[in-house]
Amino acid sequence: MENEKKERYEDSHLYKVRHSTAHIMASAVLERFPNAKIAIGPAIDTGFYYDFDLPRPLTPEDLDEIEARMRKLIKEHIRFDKKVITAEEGKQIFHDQPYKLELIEDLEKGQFDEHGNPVSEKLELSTYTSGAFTDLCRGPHVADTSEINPSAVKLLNVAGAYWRGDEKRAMLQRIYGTAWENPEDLKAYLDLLEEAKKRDHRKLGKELELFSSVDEVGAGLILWHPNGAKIRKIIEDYWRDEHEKADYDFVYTPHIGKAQLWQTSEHLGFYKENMYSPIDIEGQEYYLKPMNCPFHLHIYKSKIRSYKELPVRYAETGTVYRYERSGVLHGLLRVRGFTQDDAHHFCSPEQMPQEIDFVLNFCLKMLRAFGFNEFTAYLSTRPAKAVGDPARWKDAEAALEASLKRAGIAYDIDEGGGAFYGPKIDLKIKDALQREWQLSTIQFDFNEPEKFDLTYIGEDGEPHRPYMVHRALLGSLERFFGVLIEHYAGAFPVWLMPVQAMIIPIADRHMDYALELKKTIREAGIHVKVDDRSERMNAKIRDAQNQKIPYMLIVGDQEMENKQVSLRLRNGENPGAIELAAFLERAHMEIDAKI
RNA sequence: GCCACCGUAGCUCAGCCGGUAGAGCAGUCGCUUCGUAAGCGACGGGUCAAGGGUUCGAUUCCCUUCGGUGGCUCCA
Repeated sequence: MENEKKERYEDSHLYKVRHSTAHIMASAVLERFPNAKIAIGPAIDTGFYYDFDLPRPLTPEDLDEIEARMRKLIKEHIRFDKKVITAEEGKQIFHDQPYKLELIEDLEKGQFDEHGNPVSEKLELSTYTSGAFTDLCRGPHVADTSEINPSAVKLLNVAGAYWRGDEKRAMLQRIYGTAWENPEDLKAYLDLLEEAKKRDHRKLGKELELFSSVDEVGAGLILWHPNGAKIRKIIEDYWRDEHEKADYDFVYTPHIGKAQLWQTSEHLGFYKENMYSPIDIEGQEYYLKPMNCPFHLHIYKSKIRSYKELPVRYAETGTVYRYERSGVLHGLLRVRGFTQDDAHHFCSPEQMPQEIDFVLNFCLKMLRAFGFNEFTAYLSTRPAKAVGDPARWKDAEAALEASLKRAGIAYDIDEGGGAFYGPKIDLKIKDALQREWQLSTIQFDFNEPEKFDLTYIGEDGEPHRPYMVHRALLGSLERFFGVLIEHYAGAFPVWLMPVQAMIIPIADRHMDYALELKKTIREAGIHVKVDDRSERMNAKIRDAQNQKIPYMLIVGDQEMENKQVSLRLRNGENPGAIELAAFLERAHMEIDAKI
């Protein structure tokens, strides 16, 4: 893998095309709004954007017109000319562009790049001129617009964006667009967006009656309907079985705790902006829990611990409440109340490497069981503001990294991205559409064992401070379910389906046979229903198909006579009449194989 | 929270420039008993998100609140 060096996206031709198209867009916007103030306009993973300060909000019609102007410009084969300039020259050129002036000043100081990220060395200033448009830019760009295919460019939407991502600064209008090498690639991308829309878990959640959230209950609070709840139960049952086998102990803890608890854990110091206002109970302040750990720590603390009982592993599907700004809420993926598949490990320093290995592999096993097979990881290290002995941080970081290497997972290091209390590994999975989602997190915690004064008695008879690992594998059941819905487009593997088989009697006279079958099939442990409505078979098939039920068992005169069922699958395949025993065997095989 | 857009029956949506609403599906009730993706008919269902304002009159215009969508920021 190391010797096949993949071309970095930033070095690719497509990157230049997109970046250049962003400039062309800015040029077109300036034609339409000569007084527009321009901010920044980079290429991004799937296209590009440019931020503008405009006299009025953009409409969809504006986008159409800007796009038309862009095509016209592209066809003019405009050259991109680079010129290295001094800061003084830059200030001349952009004297009426306040955002550019600010960039130049920062670049001059040599402290920030165009995104406001700190840089170590002083950067050279340059401009790129394309036709009437000149932008402060370090490039690179295409030589001229003949390299851009006007039929492979499309503007997508307008959104608000703060100047430099800072909510205290001006709100700009960002136009998102996409550009590709050819119209076929553009179409493939637009089709992908279309497919993603079809799989949207909010849409499928409604259609398959999985979950909802309603105004009267509150934003970001999820109601799990019977179908969704059934799937959740299957997930939780599997999760519990696996944890049982892996020597976890299960605990249950309350939803609220006294202010003092959160004071000790430092949540009120470091996490308060994510916590809800306190509840007054007989003059004492209580807070809804944003995390489960302080409770687990208290269970650990309930008696003297010997090194012999380590590692201690406490697991709980614990429901936590975190304040999220209304604008960030999103279906199941971002909510205000959610259930973590949480656990805390307490171990000795010597046990730490094997404990990390264990939890990482356990995590991968769990995710694979649900059909996720591609992972990437981030190792987040010590931030500037951190608690705990730096030497222990180094140990912990090394342990995490070694474990990632042993597990053979590709990872990036997020320098300084750890939590204040410890370094962590965040695992991302790739779904069927190759989109990445962060689910799992494995975190060291140097803070709480200290704050809660956790100890164990070592071989030497002296008290020692245990290491603590905090982990969630599926992350939260809500988010996990949302990702699962989109991954499978609602057609979950059989083992997860709330209804695995639907018996479809053709006429009323087949009802008794259908009910008899149902009994036998249910006794065989399969979730089965009979469609006993006075509908035509075709209608019943259609409805079952739309519910994505894996097995449709059609029974009429022939089946009744031969003691068979006619099997139809949700992909439209039609294996036809088989013995009931053969069906049960097939179903059990597929359920056990989790396919 | 901020910017833009949106909020009409359970669902998907129509309703031009102000004169208090309509379709398909779903539901209920009949009829139909049917071989691999929607049988026919009848009926019921909306304080047009909520509150306030302008107006003789507001679903339609204005304001506020709540909720949603796309982003910004943040995160499981």
